[in-house]
Amino acid sequence: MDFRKIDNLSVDCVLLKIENKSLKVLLRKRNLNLFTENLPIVDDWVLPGHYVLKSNNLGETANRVFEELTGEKHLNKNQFRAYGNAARINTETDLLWVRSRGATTRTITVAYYLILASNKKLLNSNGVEWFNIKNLPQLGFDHKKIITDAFDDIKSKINTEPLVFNFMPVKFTLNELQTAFEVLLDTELDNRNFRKKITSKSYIVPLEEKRKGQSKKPSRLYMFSNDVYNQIVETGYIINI
Amino acid sequence: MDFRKIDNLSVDCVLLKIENKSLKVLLRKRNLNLFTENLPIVDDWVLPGHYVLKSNNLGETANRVFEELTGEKHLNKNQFRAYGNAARINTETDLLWVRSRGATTRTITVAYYLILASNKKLLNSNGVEWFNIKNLPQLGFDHKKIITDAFDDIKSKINTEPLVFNFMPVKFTLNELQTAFEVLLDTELDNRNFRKKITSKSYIVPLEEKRKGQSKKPSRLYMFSNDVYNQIVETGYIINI
DNA sequence: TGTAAAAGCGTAAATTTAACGTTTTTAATT
DNA sequence: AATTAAAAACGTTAAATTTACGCTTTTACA
Repeated sequence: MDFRKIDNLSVDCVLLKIENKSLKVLLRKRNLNLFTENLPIVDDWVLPGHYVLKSNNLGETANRVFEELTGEKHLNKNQFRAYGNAARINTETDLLWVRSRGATTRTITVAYYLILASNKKLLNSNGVEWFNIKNLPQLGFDHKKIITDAFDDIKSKINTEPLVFNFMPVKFTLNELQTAFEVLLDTELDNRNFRKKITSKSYIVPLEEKRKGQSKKPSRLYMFSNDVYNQIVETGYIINI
Repeated sequence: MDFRKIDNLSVDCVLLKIENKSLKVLLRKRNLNLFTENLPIVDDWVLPGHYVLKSNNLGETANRVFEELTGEKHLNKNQFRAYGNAARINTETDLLWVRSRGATTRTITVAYYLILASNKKLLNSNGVEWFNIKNLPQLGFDHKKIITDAFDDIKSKINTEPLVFNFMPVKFTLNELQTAFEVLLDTELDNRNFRKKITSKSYIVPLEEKRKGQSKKPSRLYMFSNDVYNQIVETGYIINI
């Protein structure tokens, strides 16, 4: 195992969840205090990430980031794009930061996103914070673009892959699922039609269990069956452009 | 302009087209003849690609590859994945090849695909050849995986983005379009229903022009209007999972 | 001149979507 | 203990779309 960093290759991670009817991204506080004169002080937010170690794969590096934050292994991450423009790191702040890490100013980063269930708690919240994706703070590097690209990727897949269910706890209500769609697609959906459509799917399985106390009338819980989904999906695949 | 290579970063390009009712990929012959004993001779196929130069962006590098082959600038390429596993380059052949190029054995490659219209001729066909994607020759590195990933990406987008039209000449017949869908989705489509669906789209514009001689009855030509498409598409975006 | 085959037009049943109204069940309030 | 409000759930109907077909037209070619 070679623990040296590849000094021009990093992995950045977009963690996402839905909370209070909005989509949230996890960001890490970046600060660098230099007590010498004139130098700008770095004080903004970036995506959590790591440089890739000589004997780590890209996916392993992403796993490391995700595990440190969530405490879980084998997460269902998604690589969606690489960023490697020559001038990607060009503000004084970013240059300072990169040099302080002993890395190259031409760094290629491979970006992954991970969708968390809304009831998921972080293992380690030191220096990180959830932000509404519609109201991001000052971000370093090209991380704003990376977040936008992650979101776009999710939106483009939401209708053809069972991605939404990653935002759900194992057992969820139909209204929670509806909210997820509404947040992601940024529309309102008719509740009655939504239910009809969803309950017609064999892979969304109603449970006997109900959830009481959270709303007026107790709501039935459902779960997503990946097994059933994989049997079914092959079919519905005809032109729709 | 710094013309030195970044010795662990390359761009690989998947060029695709439809010909004779099948999907073709462009590959480059890779051979290395060493006249010293025992060393294996490299003799297989790889995707066209380039190392990234110090002052080139990733996209610029891809453009360079595409331009060299097609003679055209400003092509509508698509970045779809990065490959950077530590053991990505591990066969004797691949190691030999990489060393002969003066590059690192841990090379990260960012992959792009470009869809060509079926009537498009290459500018430069030296050492390259089109292969049916269902019948690929011996491939170097992880290029088989890269091709599969490119194809999967296209399939996943074919229903939500106007990708098919890139496979078409500017003016095309409905049957050509149908063939493209059939090849990409690997199904047969009912011609009468297909026509009905397609001709109902305002962005697929019928022309006065007809093409004679290629089939029995002359066929009407259509074109895809990107302008109209961009006006329309925003709507049809409701749950479909 | 006849014929084969791609190109094209048309219809009817089945399914899905869209747009609504109504009822049930609990938590909170009086 | 009765009342009320709101989420949860069930139901109906018209419109639109899809599916599964039958049939006609126009040319190239023998």
